[in-house]
Amino acid sequence: MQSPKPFAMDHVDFITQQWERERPDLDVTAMGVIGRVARLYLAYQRGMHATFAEFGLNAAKFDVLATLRRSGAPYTLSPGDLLKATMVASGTMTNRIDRLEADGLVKREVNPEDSRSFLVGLTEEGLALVDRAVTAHVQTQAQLLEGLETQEVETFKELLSKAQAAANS
Amino acid sequence: MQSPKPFAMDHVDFITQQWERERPDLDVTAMGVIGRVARLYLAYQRGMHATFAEFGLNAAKFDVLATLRRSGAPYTLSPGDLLKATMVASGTMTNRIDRLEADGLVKREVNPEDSRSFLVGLTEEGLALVDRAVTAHVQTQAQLLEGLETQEVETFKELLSKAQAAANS
DNA sequence: TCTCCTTATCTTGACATCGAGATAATGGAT
DNA sequence: ATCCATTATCTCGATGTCAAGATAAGGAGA
Repeated sequence: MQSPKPFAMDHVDFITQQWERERPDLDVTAMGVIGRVARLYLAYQRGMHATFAEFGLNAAKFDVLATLRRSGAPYTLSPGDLLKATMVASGTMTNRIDRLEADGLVKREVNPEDSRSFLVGLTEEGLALVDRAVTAHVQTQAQLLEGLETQEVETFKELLSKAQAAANS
Repeated sequence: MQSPKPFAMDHVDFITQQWERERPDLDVTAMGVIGRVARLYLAYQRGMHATFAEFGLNAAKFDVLATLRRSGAPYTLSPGDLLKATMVASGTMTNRIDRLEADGLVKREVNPEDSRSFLVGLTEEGLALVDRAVTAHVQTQAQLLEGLETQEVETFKELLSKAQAAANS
């Protein structure tokens, strides 16, 4: 390492350097950024997975329970509302509700205003579980960001928002 | 909205505000960051998916073909090497190789040095396809970052690296 | 050479997801 | 009242993934 300033090569650097050798005609600048977003997402997923498992949950189940919980009392939403909030396919949501119902964490209730639909509500156990799980979850998330300065976190959040806006245009 | 500076609320803001109302005891600062990383990752995935589909590929297939391509001539790696590079389970890689072989994009060749193993190599069509696909892919990636200044991209990349290091500690 | 531990890949079963089509209720227009 | 387009959810088949166990070859030591 002759570089004047210390440089630790990570996996994304390794990949972009391979491409630069094999395909020097390509500009892999964007790959360096997008690849890092992907890796970071996976690292966060791995970290949060363990917390979900402590409560017998996975990300999919937590997603539904948390959506119901933060919607506020009486903690009921239609499958359609849940679909919009979680961005999965309709068959996926049916399956998630089925499994959560089998676990006793949610129940399907009649919708007095529209009998095509019904309401998915947290059971007592579901409410208690998600309240404990989300408490642990935010702690895990805070640990995953430990080591970043407050100012860095703020800058990071702004750049993430800008990048999101750029990607959607 | 009395805020002195304009503030566009996005989906992650909506979620964190719901939690602040329902569970004011929780600090959701980290959720604001991790949630944005997750959303950005999904946005990038959606954007890149269309490019893969143009070539009859998906992210999984492209992942394997690109790993072989950037490894350099003769574009062969063992399933074990591919496993390490792509971080999926062994059964997943078997399945990916099977499908790429059915597509005629890779072929299994005997490994003269170890007959427990074999070598997965790009076919002529596989090499031609991945070279065209990766050219389009880096263009798509560049478009996804269009709108960010060069300096912002640099800062973003540094923060992503820092965040990755923080998450892994 | 035989044994046994290790390494490398495949097989299998469970599960999550998607997307297209099926089913059923709503609500406006005639 | 009836029709029909719309809305809401479920069903079903295909795919992709994982984890654990099975299969098979390598390699070290007696």
